[in-house]
Amino acid sequence: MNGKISSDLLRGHTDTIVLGILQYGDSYGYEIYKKIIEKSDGLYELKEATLYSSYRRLEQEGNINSYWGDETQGGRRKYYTITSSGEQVYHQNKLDWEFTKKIIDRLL
Amino acid sequence: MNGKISSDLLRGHTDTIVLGILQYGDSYGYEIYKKIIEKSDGLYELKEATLYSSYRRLEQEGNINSYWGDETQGGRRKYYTITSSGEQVYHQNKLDWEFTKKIIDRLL
DNA sequence: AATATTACCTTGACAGTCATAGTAATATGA
DNA sequence: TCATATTACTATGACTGTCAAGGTAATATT
Repeated sequence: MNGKISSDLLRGHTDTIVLGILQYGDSYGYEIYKKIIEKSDGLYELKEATLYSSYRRLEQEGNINSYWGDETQGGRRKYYTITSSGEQVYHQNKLDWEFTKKIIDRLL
Repeated sequence: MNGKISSDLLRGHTDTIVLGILQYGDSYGYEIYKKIIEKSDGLYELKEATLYSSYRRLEQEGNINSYWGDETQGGRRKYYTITSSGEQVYHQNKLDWEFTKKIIDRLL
């Protein structure tokens, strides 16, 4: 795990990655954490602490909302929903990423 | 300038960018600063303070060496040379970047 | 009965970036 | 000539995202 990717190279993408997952439907903290590992074929892990601070940030900025699941048994789950402003941010961030890629390629 | 690229998206690339420039020959601090703006067609500027901390880091790690130019007139210039370990780091970082790009593309 | 997994969360340290500020020389333009 | 811009270097302190470390508590597995 984390073979080659230093966290600095991923910095700034965490929120976008989370929003990208929530675009396909509500999810809860731990599940998002697992999905990121899965989506990267186990090549990258975003640490839980990093994600929880991302959730906090995204919620404060109005890009996601949260609600508690109605699990009558088992651990309670806090679900997150993407808001419409979150969707806009997501698409803008993807554009920014395409742009950034080109600049870095030119600079390296 | 800096239209779309947040510094977080570039974080971690500064040293590699500097090494990339020094690969083509010695250069001095201010010139490297200018070359980065030029290479990105004015779309990105790495701040001087950021670069000088990169130079310090790279020199401490043995990836570059420095010497004062022999300008008899005009501002003194501190030139930097890439070392062989710096060249290795540069190539490795480029590989890491190619890898990182793929992971991010998959995650976004 | 013991351990692993799920699921949440907090705190404090670390490191790269940058705003701000400063020094000092040369070049340019009114 | 005088003022301003540019070249060229550097230091300091704040900000922010990431993560190591630690914690709680329930369920599932061996």
